[in-house]
Amino acid sequence: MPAITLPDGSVRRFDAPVTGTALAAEIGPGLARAALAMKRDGKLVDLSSEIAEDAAIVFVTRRDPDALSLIRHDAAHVLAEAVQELYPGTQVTIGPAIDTGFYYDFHRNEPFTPEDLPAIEARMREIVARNAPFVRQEWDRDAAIAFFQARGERFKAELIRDLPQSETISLYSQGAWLDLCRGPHMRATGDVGTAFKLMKVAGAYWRGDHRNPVLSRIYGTAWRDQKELDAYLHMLEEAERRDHRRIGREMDLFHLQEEAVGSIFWHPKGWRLYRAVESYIRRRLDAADYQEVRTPQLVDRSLWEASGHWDKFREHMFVAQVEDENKVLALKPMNCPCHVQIFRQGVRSYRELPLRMAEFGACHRYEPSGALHGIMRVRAFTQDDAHIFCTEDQVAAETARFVALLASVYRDLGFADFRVKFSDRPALRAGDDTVWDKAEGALIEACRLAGVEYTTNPGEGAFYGPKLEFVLRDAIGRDWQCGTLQVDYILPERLDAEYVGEDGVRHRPVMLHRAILGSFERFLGILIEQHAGRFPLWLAPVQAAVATIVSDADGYAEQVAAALRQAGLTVALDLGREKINAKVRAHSVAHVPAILVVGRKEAEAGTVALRRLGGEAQEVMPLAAAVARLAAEARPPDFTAGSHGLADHHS
RNA sequence: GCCGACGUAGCUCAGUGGUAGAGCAACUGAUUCGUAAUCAGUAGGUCCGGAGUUCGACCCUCCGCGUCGGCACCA
Repeated sequence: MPAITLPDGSVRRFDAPVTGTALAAEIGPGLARAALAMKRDGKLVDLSSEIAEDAAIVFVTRRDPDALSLIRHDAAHVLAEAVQELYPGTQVTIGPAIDTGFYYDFHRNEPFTPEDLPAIEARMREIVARNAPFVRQEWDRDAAIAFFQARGERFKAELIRDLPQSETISLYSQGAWLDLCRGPHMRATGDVGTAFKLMKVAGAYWRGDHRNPVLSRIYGTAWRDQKELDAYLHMLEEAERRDHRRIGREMDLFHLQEEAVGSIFWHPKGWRLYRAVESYIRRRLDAADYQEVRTPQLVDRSLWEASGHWDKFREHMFVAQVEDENKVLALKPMNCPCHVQIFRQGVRSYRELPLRMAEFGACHRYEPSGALHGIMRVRAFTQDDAHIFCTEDQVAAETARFVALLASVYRDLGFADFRVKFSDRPALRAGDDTVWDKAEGALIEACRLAGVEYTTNPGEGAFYGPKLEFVLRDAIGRDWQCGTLQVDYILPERLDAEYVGEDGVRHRPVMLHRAILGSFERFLGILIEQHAGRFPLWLAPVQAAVATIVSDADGYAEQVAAALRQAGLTVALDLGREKINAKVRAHSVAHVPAILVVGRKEAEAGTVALRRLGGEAQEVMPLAAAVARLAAEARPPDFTAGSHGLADHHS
């Protein structure tokens, strides 16, 4: 005898179980037409399912954001049906909804190619037009396994076999087509609508394991209506325009070439950007009581054996040998073992802790070729690395301190939003469980202290300790780990770091591995995409352009440029003979934040016409005023008004 | 590393089994002009590399390398 509470608070009572379909019909014909599914006590279920007990019901219509995942999941089923109609013998596996759409993984001897997509998409539209109802069936486990086995669907059979015994085995049919699926679905294939598009094909391992067969994955995107689809496609085009590889070329920041795969050739303008960020970080670290060091690039194998890296990561290390010596050296893949060597010089006292040792450490890692991506994932990179040697009691406070510093740096560089992930012990690890218990506990406690919200990544920690990862997002929505904080009880033990405590006895310090940017290369890639190349003045590689209208103003333009340079700005002087329109366009396209136009009037009056990138207005003002304004704006955000140190940042 | 696609001028891209093309950029000349492209001309190519098929290969085949999109990896 269900009593059903609706969103408006009203309650409807029924003498017998009632389906969502019937309930919607009773409320009104409009709702009956619009309802795609419903939420029963907050859980999304089929509209056709029966409500037998008291429940709160909310109907989901196309306007509801929840409709997106339903549309996408249903679209995946439609895709699978289309593929099996067109390519008999193809096996289905799984096909979930994702952030921007859906995909389906198929097993087929011939992988799909992009040329196959139009035909598949056309068939999908036919299936949507058929508007076949989704019908849920519950099956006996063995019968379901036998059914899929008999159809040659060995992946589906394996999936069912691995489902927990408690799980109900449900299948959904749409017309003649049938698939294992937990549900829920909408009413019929027609509810998918027409705002979808197949995007790309890709290879993917069965169950995400590289030892398994490669499946052929088809990605699609699906939205509630054409307007949303168009907006998404437009967003992708915009994102392509801000791709750091494109902007890097257009703004002449860097290049990559075959002879140095995974290493970057930084051009003068790109290096200026790099140095602006590096100088900024260096100042922030100085201010936060870090001590900068510099350690060797090539280090003997014995140190890597002692640290444990040789065992676990040898195949990812670049190894160097010389003919005369019987030694094996490795280019350092990370800085920590070297920092411990500095810590170990002399006898350390507890009074020195926490000791924060920083390095802009140039590291090399032999990354798998398929992982390389522009300047975001390279084989030669520089970390804004530091290791904090501290006592166990100091871990939480140091973590909180670090998170505050990181948040402030991210804010200054234009990243208000970032996400935090907590990764705990991996299967392959050093150290026993009591140590891991302690390390994980300390990190969790530190997060609580610092007020950091995080999601958990089970089993994703480093081999020597758990970690926090600070994740930023690129132009097309891919996540990249930038900052990190890792608690390490293992390395101090392995490399025998110790300090003398208040009690006069030797103790092991705890090491916190931490980075804010992560690698400069990756971070600059994200920074370029974040700003689409239109950097704030303090980061812009060329901060101002001085452009003349007539050649009579050349002499004055040189004075203007000199005055700007005197104030520490990087200036492009444009005395070319093109029209001012062409000059303004050229510097705008080059993303120069300030364009100072001078003609006869300005030369006579000692003024400049200042135009800001992206704006259409010009402001005529005395030269000194323009210089003062731009110089002030070019001051890095960590400089308070009247602060010294301009010499440092414009070097 | 795996699956797929791609690789032609500095950049963006056409192109055909029979002498390699455009726009922009560059360079030269003319133009002195008031805020997102002035006009004309010139130059520019190991068509990613290697092998093969062919009378003849930028094009077809094979092998490499690189890039791109995913997957896997990311101390």
